[in-house]
Amino acid sequence: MRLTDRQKLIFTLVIHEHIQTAQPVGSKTLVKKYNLAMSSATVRNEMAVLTDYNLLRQPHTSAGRVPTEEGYRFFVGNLIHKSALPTNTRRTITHQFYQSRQDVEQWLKLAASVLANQSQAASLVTAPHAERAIFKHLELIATRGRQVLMVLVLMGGEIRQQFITLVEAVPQERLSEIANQISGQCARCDAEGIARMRPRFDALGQDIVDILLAEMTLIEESATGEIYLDGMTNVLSEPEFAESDEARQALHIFEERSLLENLLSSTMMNTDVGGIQVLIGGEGTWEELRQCSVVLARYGDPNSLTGSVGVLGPIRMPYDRTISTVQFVANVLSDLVSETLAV
Amino acid sequence: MRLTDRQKLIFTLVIHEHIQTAQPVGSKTLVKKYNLAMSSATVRNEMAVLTDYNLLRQPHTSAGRVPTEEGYRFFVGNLIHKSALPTNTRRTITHQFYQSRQDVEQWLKLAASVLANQSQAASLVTAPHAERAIFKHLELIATRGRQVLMVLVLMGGEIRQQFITLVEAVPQERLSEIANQISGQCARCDAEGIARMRPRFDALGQDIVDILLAEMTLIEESATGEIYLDGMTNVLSEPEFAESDEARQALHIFEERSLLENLLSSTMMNTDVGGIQVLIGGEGTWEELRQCSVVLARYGDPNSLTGSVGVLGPIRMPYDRTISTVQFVANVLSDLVSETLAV
DNA sequence: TTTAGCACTCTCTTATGGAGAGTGCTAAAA
DNA sequence: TTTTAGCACTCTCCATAAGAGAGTGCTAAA
Repeated sequence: MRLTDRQKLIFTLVIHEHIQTAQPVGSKTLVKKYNLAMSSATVRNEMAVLTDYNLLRQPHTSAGRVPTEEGYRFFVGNLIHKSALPTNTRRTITHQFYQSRQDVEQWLKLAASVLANQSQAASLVTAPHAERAIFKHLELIATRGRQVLMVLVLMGGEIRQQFITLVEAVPQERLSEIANQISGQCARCDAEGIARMRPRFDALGQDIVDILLAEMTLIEESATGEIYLDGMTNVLSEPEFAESDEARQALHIFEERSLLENLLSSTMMNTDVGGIQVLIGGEGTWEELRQCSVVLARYGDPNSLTGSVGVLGPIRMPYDRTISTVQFVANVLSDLVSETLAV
Repeated sequence: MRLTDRQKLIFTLVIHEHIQTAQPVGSKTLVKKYNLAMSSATVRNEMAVLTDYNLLRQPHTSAGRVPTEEGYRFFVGNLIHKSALPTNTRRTITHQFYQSRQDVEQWLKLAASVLANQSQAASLVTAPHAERAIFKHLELIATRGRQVLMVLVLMGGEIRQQFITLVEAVPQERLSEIANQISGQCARCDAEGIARMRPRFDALGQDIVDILLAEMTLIEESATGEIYLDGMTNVLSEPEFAESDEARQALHIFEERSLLENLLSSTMMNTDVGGIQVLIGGEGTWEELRQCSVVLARYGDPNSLTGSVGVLGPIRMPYDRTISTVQFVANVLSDLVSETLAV
């Protein structure tokens, strides 16, 4: 599909106008509003062509034109001009990050909040997660009776805590001793390596190692760690979600952790760090997202920890701006992660 | 305000019917539907009285009656008969908890999920939080260069982790040594006690103690820990939130952490563990909740850790059932907390 | 190839007229 | 004194109709 420059112009303007007004765009309006040096009839003819190409669509015979999903895809793939975020916006965002507490969780929450505010849509951010869990440090803390708090630190700073129940009460000194042994001998090992070390420990130590291994397997199997969401109410202000049924369907995906993980992992597989993935209207796969678009980026260090950041909004979304914002936030997070967390 | 038995009956039925249908309730319908042994005219007269009492309201002159907020309050305060949750529902819920991973975070998420499903409304659960932060254990883990991961464990199992940057790189052995010293000498101390111990440590140790103190103060100042939310999309299915503006207003409070904390802390001050607080229509204080009711309970052990569980839904809410559910979940959490976390 | 003109189409808004549900009041019945 | 039947009245909701407005496709002229 090859468009003339004039067709590109008209198509871009239709998208632009429709994103602003949420209404079908007519030929006359377009000519008047953008002072086009051609008549509405010409625009009409070109629109007819674009409609043939399935880039535009008429809600009904005598209405203006609306971009199709395919149209949006074509726009994002071919016509969009990536505008960098304004310098002062960039500065404000960066500032907020370096201002905040130096804590991964804070950063991720902040990233979600920034994305939600900048894009006026819903945002999602996953915690950085290593593809392979590499053990770093273990801590055992007696709480009461046979209850022990196990804190597991992975290379890269992922932390998991869990209460475990031993067969009998064990004094803190003994627990510390075991934890130190394991920490010392298994540092930088993956699950396999730890399994090999298992025989070196005494009975209690082996029990602990078993729990540790189970936990590490669990971590490796989960595609993503914690997910931070924000700005869900933003999408409620969009006219396409005025009827709460539509809104419920769209927001439902945010409450179904498994759906969300699916979406993230399946799109992340195709995206490198630094890359951007744009899902428009569910792409035929995600029934719940039929009315939505998702812009996702991957951040972190591909050799150690990566996570995703993204925005979910209506299909009628200012893609250029959203993409720049998502990309920028991803970069900021990448920097922060590699500065503080990298292996 | 003293009601005759017949007035109580009619009032209760109006509430019951309105909760089911979301429509104004007329005298004729009421007589027919509930086979009342009186004529619609009698019901009409009683309704007029109840309207005088400001328990009922007419949306317009010739419409049926709708409970006022005051009416709901009167109902919850005086007429409600607390029905225990059905045995098998209770069993199902308990089962889910003991089935799940033995982990506070899991329990809280599960609690939120159970509440949301059972009440078909939005739910909120706060992590158990001690009024006074009592130090238990400190861990320092070298990551890279001057970056150190600090893991702070409080009595009761609250865990905070934070990256800190030291003035110079310090080997892990030295870090462990300091952490052990502090853990050993400051165990069971509050912030004040730790401050008194500060001179005992060397320069590096004192730096760490300062960071530790800052963190503990922060924890003590925050009214509540993590907040888990669920079921937000449930409220979107209620007819009163069909227009997304209303829904946005209601859900907004869930995204403004500070609002939520305010709400929780100010209501929790008036509630003992085991008690229930019902906020109807924002009670004049919470503008955002004008269309909503909130049922909150406190769980945990008043001497150590407490948290809140609650449900947010439309004012037209089946209070009896919601209250039982919230209370039951609060009890389950109390049990779990006192079994595993108590000081 | 572009444009002016025109007939036509479809939605959206507004007005109109019941149908339906419910009320309050009055006077009769219990 | 309390309850009830009856009745006039009120207000919403819904379907129908008419007109305005915006836009289209087509044709013929520029």
